[in-house]
Amino acid sequence: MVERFARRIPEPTVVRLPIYQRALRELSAGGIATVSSAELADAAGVNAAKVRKDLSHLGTYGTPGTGYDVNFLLGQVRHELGLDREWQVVIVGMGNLGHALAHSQRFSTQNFHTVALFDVDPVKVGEDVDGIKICHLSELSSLGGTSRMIGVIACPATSAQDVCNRLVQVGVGAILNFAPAILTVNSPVLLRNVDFAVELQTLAFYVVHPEAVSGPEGTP
Amino acid sequence: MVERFARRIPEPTVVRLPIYQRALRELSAGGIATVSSAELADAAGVNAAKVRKDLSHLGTYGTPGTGYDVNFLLGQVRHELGLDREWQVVIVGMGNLGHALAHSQRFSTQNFHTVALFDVDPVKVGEDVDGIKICHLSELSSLGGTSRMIGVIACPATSAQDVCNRLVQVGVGAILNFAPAILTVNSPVLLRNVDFAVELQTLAFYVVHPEAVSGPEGTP
DNA sequence: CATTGTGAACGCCTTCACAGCC
DNA sequence: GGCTGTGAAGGCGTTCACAATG
Repeated sequence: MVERFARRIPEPTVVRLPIYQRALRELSAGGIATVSSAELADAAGVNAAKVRKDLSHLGTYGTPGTGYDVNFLLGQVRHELGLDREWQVVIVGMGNLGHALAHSQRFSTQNFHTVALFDVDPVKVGEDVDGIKICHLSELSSLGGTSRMIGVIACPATSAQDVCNRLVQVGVGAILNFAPAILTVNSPVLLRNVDFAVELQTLAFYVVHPEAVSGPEGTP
Repeated sequence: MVERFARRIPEPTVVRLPIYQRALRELSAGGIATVSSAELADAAGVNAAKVRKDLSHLGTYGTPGTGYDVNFLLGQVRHELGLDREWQVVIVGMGNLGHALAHSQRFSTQNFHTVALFDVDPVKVGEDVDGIKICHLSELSSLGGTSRMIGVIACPATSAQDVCNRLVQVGVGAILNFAPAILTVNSPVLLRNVDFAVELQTLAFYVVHPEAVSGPEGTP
């Protein structure tokens, strides 16, 4: 197989790949062998043109007149996302959110393995969560980080930058931040933010400004 | 005050407003009276041109040579986001995530009031969370919904669409979905999704494809 | 004949750069 | 002099529409 040279995949496409992946998994589990771009689009909540353009960035995997082979395409998408490799997840901050994440990761996607949990609260340290003991944050530095280790920040905003620095120090490849704070990382460590308050306030804006809503399937 | 006619605010700008709002709150709490676009940009993790363009969509609130009055701008942003009104939040699915959300909302932004919690688990029904009793999902329909009520879906993906339908039925103005599922709403109800698996897999993609990373402040 | 892959057109956000103002 | 507001330029993703294909 000839690996094409450095095809650039637009970020919006990258963000949709996990959604296609899930849709394809469901189709596959349902015994569906083939999908058209229109069907996949429907399952993913986008339009067909977008699906075809997105998938064309990965390669030429479709068959005109027929569609895409579900299992084959699923494999390609999973490979592109790196899901055919093992990933380690460490969570810092074991409040309710930390617990929720520790559970949900096992659910949503295999190949993401929670390997360590940290907190500063002496009451929580030592607690066993699905077979993993919560350690004190000070023990984080003794963890051997790799680029395929992802750090999850689920602590209060006030300590988020400190935790972030520690994770970078350890050598994680990426950080997923749930704390409502703008973090800075110098190194090549990747950072993504998930912010509940932002989502809630964004919804509030559109409720207050209904005329600003851009209908996905609005009347033209 | 003359309300300008239907200025359209781009969605990327809308999503940044909550971030500016938080940055401004912190500046205000720190006793800072004035900010330049460069300083606000720094606090929000974007560039100065974007801040100025974003704020110009709200109105002409800056003073050349000086910057923006922190408290005044904060008030304008909060008004635009509808944060000077009261919002009600109902959460369906009181696992760890539901609990985490029930807590975090009080923290991050005032004027969002959690008013009801629901679950189907008989063990959880009746439990008291910060003074609010968890009710059975079947009682959801007896709730009087308004457009300023936001429904939060924190239940498993399998029941997410059902819960979504019930929330629409009740008459909420918007829905924030944390379940890994593509939901459909017919009515003018707003919908936003937050998906941990998508975030994790997106990070994984960029770890596997470092050349695809678009550095925010990369070397030109 | 149904459906893909894609060049081209379109629209929109970002960035630039500077006139204007304090 | 410092900084805002904005028209213009540039870049990028989405959508269109159709030739190509099994």
